[in-house]
Amino acid sequence: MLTQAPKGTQDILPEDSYFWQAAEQIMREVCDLFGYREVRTPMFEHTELFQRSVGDTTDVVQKEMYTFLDKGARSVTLKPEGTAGVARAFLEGKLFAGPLPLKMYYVNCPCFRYEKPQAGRLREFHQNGIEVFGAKDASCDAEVIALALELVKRCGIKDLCLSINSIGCPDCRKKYFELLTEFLEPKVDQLCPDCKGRFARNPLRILDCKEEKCQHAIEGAPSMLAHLCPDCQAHFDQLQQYLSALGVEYALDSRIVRGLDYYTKTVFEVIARTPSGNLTVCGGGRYDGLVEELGGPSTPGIGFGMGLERLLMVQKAQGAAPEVPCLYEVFVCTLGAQARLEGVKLVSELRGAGIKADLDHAARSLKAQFKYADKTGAPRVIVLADDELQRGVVKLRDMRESAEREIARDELIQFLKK
RNA sequence: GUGGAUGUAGCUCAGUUUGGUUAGAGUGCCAGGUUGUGGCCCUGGAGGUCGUGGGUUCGAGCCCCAUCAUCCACCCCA
Repeated sequence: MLTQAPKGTQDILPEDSYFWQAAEQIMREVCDLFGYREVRTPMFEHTELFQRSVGDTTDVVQKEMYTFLDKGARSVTLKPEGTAGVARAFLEGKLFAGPLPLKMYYVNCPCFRYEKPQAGRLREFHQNGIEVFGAKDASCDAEVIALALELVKRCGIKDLCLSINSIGCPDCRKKYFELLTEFLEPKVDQLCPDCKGRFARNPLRILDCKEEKCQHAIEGAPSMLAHLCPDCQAHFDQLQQYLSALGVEYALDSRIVRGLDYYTKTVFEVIARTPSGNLTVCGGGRYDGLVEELGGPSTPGIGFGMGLERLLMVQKAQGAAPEVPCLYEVFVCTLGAQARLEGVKLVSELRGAGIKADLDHAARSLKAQFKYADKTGAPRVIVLADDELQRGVVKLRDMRESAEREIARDELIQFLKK
């Protein structure tokens, strides 16, 4: 128990941390290129924020939140997703008064959901994400999607599939709900127990149900896409034109619903195919009503979240993980007390010159020092003993070529730098 | 939250059928073979409360119960 991380959490050990850093680096580079700046928000928020934004009836809010009372009897919640906190910060920081659109990104943001863990689904997970406020045009939807794809591609991931859908605005959704409800009403008895509940709360979800009898019941049901209001329809058409202009391939998938209430119009997923199955690495959409819902001025918004654990899983499964740089460029092996003293000085000089270097701190034999150097992948090893010390030289061994040469101590750093 | 599978050395796994002395292998780790040199080879060493707790039994890694964890499928989503 004591030596076991809590259920659904994970350590990122030194052997893996490089992959995370690489993904974070790519996120920063691409976002910078697209004109986004970083935002950092608290790991927990007032519970009410998520109830209002994500939505009271969603699974996330109803049964998956880490909610507790702090010592001041305030109900706070570890954030289950990234958008709500950023929207709150946008309002609290009065950023709506600045130039819009405002484009923001966040990196390695910890999120928490109390779920039964399995591969690619943890209780603490991490997201990279972006949010744009004040851009209503579909060109922004296309840019956000293109950015997501660019990120995933730069992480070396192949076999990608982009699915898009429009779930309309509250107006057309309300009308569609009525149509769907009317259609399903006579068939409620045929639905699975889950869907009987969904019928009252959110009939859209029934479309996703895998139960055979529900699939049968929804045959011939009206589709959302066929009942968008003129404005939403135009927006969706434009999005597709922009995507085509950008050369982005996409598939329409009316089953993408997104389980968070704030979504409007465009919703999308980036799915990666792997030998062990398909995985959604990125999901997002437009949320034109969110800022207003939280008490701010009517401001359109759009964004996505990208699951880092999933991204790295796919990267690994596809053999696309980046090559990890060697720990040391030079490892110094010494023999004897005097040489060791000199070795410590040498390592310090090497580091001062920006060369990654170290020497044996375990007081081991020369042979063991070499073994260790080899295991760390050091391409070069320096040997320093009394003999070299007296002659003012070091031996420099190229571990890959298994070739060794002597170099004057004074010229070593200059030699290594070129 | 529902259903199923699995927990033995750092890692991958034998051993459980049919309970029986001191629980094994490969790999990894440490050391020696070479008191000045890595990889290959040889030798040796360390490392296990057999997930945890209880029960049955003269005796449990093996049988029974509970519990925890992991994995898979749902649900949901990143």
